[in-house]
Amino acid sequence: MSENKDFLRSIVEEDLKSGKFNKITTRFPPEPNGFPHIGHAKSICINFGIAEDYKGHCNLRMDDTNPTTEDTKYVEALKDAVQWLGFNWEGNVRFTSDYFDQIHDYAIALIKMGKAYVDSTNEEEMREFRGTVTQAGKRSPFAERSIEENLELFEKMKKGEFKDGEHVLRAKIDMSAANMKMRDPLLYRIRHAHHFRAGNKWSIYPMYDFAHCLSDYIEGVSHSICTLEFENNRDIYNWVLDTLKLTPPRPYQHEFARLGINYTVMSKRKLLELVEGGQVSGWDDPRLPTIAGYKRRGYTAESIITFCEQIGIAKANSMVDVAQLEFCIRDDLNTKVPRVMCVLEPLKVTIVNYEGKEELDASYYPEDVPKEGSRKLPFSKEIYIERDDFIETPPKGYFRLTPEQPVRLKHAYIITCKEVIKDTEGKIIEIKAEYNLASKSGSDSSGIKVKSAIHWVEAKTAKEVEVRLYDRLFKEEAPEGIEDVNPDSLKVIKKALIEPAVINEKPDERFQFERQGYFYADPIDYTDETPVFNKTVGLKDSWGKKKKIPTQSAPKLKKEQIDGEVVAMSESEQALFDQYISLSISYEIANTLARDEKLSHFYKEAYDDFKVQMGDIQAPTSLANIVANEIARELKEKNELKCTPKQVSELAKMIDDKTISNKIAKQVFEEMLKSGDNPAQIVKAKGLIQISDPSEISPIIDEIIAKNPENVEKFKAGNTKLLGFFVGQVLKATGGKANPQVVNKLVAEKLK
RNA sequence: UGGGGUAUCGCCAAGCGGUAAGGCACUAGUUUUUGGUACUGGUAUUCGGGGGUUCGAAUCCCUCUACCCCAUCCA
Repeated sequence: MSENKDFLRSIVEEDLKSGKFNKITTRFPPEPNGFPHIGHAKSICINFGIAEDYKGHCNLRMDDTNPTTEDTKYVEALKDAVQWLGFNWEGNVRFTSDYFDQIHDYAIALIKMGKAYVDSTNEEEMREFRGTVTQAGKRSPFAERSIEENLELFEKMKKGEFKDGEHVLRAKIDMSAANMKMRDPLLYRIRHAHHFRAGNKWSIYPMYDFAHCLSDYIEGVSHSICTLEFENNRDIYNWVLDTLKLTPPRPYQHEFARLGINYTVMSKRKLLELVEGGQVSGWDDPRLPTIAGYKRRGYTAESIITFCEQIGIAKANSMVDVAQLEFCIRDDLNTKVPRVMCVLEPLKVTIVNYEGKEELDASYYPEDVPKEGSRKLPFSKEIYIERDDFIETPPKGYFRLTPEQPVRLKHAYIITCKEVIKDTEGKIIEIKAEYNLASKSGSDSSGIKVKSAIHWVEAKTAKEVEVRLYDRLFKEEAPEGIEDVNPDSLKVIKKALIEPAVINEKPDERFQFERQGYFYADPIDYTDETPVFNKTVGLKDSWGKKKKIPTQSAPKLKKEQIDGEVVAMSESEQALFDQYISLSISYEIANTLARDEKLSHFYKEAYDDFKVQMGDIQAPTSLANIVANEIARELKEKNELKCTPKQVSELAKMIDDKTISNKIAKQVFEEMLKSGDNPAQIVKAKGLIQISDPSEISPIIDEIIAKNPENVEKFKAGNTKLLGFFVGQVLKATGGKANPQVVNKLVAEKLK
């Protein structure tokens, strides 16, 4: 595994190390209501990948709590996707619906604890009662029902005695919670619907927030990994598991950013729209980012996994460039597939000085691909080349055939254009050319230099095939909807010409059509009468790129930042601020202290002590700095502090009387936080007295300089940033005790 | 607007107080019977902005800004 692991793996490793878990269990929990796409692939790679890496296991669980949208055909597609990617789930495929009984029992338990109630307000009213993001909600009057009544009502809900929507079961949490998700979330709703697995057994179904955490718990999941939009749901996740007081261990939820790719859409809703709207031919349309689509387009599972590894895992919403995906599939196929020749837009070439026919030996693989295999290539006086491999009046830098410029026919001879034949409209319909007998591939003695070799097929033996050229489905980088669909995303060439071996010998199902791209024999429409090939991805085309007018993008200016208003200080804050300033505390520090009640309070106590010890002569700037920086951090992270204001005052005193440096003070402070000991004790116990004597520091510097000749070199060459490196090394060597100012000075002198 | 997140190159992304990793894209060159591949080099004096702490800050503190998520009986 790479040393730079993602944040999820870091969490897993910490949990393993701390003993929070000694076995890792993850799960991939899709809802079977749509076809999996590459975003699912990312999740699959994460969940199954982490399980593999840490010798745990991963479950495949269908999160089937909504009978109205889910279907077994999606279950199959999901299973297929996981398998195709090469992962194995632990045991059988799991279903949330398998746990309905248990989940129901947990609901009863909550009711009995007085933590859940049956609410009978209608949907609209419930929405009103929920409040808004800025206003607290109010609790439904039904929340006051007795436990017995709740139990009875819930039982009746289960028995199907009510209509859809008449009642719901809700958790009793907090209608004024800042997190909207915690305003008495729904646990169960009535739904008289046929469930594709549970049949008609249930007329109530658990909501995601209730079912998911419990399913994770039931399966013994340790790390419940989901996407960012569930961050707010984590509070319910924890609430349910904690409130139920389940026997440990329990799972914990962690979120990562979902995958976005430009020029495509990833939401199930939009995908469904395309499929149902007929913009594409189905869930497996090769233009779709679905697993089925990539599969049919010719992508390999390996390439998709590599892609998922390359893009990383983080928490920042991001949009990955399709070029990255395309690189992965090209890179994978490059070393795997045979090269063959196929002419998409044929232009007839008659080689006037060639008579008869022959068969040429041609390797399927170029020199740099370590694979064996070859085929026979028929050759005669009538061939076809690609239409844009000939130009009568070529632009500068054109390497292919022109009236003046000969070209090699790949694996065959060099030809020279002798005559251009056009139809009445001026369109070129044929080239008359001459070949050079001595230029035969492999035994060229002609001495002719050509700028390039082009692909071709022999006219009589070539096979007609259908080729489907796919381009990005959307013309916009961040498409909104079907109005952004690229009208040219599919181009079908009905009569492309391919060399016969591809059809007769079928050496593979994926090919590189030389100079054009990678193609895949369509697994569904391909027949011997009409072979069909899908373009997986084009080759990189630096000529095609060059031809385009380089779009001169305006030099990017830095975005101007608007500074917002700072809230004015209250009167008391202002008074404190003024007082701090009078003690020569800097503006910023005074500002920080004055505005935070906890900090100003802490500071006051510390200063009272400081004043007693040092009198009014010493300005309390060190003290104020520590409180505004260090104490502020600690107060932010934890709510409790192990060190007292008096101790901090002592620490400041030691800095002021130069007993210790700021660097040491940080170490001491860390220790104070941990042990609660007095700073003087810590300094004494650890011998943290500052070393300022140059004669003591000097030899250490010499040693470090001797150990890092390259960096000395770089420094002397002008990389002055390395001063920090050397100072850091010296400080490290002395356990932070060396006086940094002195070290800085000495290092600078020695390196001169 | 309350809460929860996130900001490091054109796109991803490491980095956790001591030299700004890596991949894609871009670019220049070498090799090449694919304008492919491979190889070699070039691409952030700077980490959303501004302050502060420190000998030293992308990393710690304060503050501002921008973007994403949350008010489905969806997941």
